[in-house]
Amino acid sequence: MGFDSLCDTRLVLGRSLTSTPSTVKLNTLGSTMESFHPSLTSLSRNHLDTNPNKKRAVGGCVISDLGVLYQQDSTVISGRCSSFSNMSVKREREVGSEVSERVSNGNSYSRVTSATIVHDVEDDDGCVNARKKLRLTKPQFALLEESFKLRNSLNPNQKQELARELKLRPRQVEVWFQNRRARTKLKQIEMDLEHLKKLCDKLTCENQRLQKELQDLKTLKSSKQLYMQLPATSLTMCPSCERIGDSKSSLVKNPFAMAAS
DNA sequence: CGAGTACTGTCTATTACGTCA
DNA sequence: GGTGACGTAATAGACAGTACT
Repeated sequence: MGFDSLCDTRLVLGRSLTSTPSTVKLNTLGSTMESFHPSLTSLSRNHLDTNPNKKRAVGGCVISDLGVLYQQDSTVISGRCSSFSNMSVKREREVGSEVSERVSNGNSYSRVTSATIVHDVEDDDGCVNARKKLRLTKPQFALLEESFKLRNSLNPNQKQELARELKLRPRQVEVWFQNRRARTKLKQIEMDLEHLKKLCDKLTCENQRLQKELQDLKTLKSSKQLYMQLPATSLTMCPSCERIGDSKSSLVKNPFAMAAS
């Protein structure tokens, strides 16, 4: 099957032949493909993973030979997904009629989320909008925050439970936790950065102080050497404190003792 | 037992929506 | 009313880990 014939049938199965990420956008009947990457692997695999022995069951979606997603009731699911090669689809049954799906593709997979499967959301005019953004209410936000404080990651049961409490889809709870973890990490990184900056400043100051001290000591040392080169009898004055010394006194033996005192 | 495959959970980067100044 | 900045929900792709064949 050549590229052209694939295009003709609107078969959208993609493990990209190029190195670019494969992206497939399925849309409602009659819509055009926004991106197309023919697949090699998909041609040799079953379109659906129907193996009953698989631990994780395949849900009730069917992908037709034309690459269109259908629900079992035959209504077309418009959606956006990527990397279709192995057409195994898992449906995560969720609250109400909402669905979220994963489309696997060998080593990697992409998700076809409810937002893109079911909802190209229609607005009041019946126009189709992609991606309607949720705004969490204060109580929802508070409960999510509270849960996050208890544990920053949820197991599937906890996710379901929380989603039910919040009247959100589990996927939305999952995304919120994902983003929350990312924000926490970012915040931590920023704090670490600030801390390291302060530490760096402190060390720079310390370094400057020590450099100066070293320089002073070097100067002092060279003065001492100069002093030592002079005949002992001729020395009557300490070079640092300029006190007049006595050849019999300890100052002559150790002229720097006075400076230190 | 090791290799290959399928699937899941998580992370990271990015996109895009909604709000506010 | 238009616009840019910002916060953040949502998307996409990658990867590691696990279960199964």
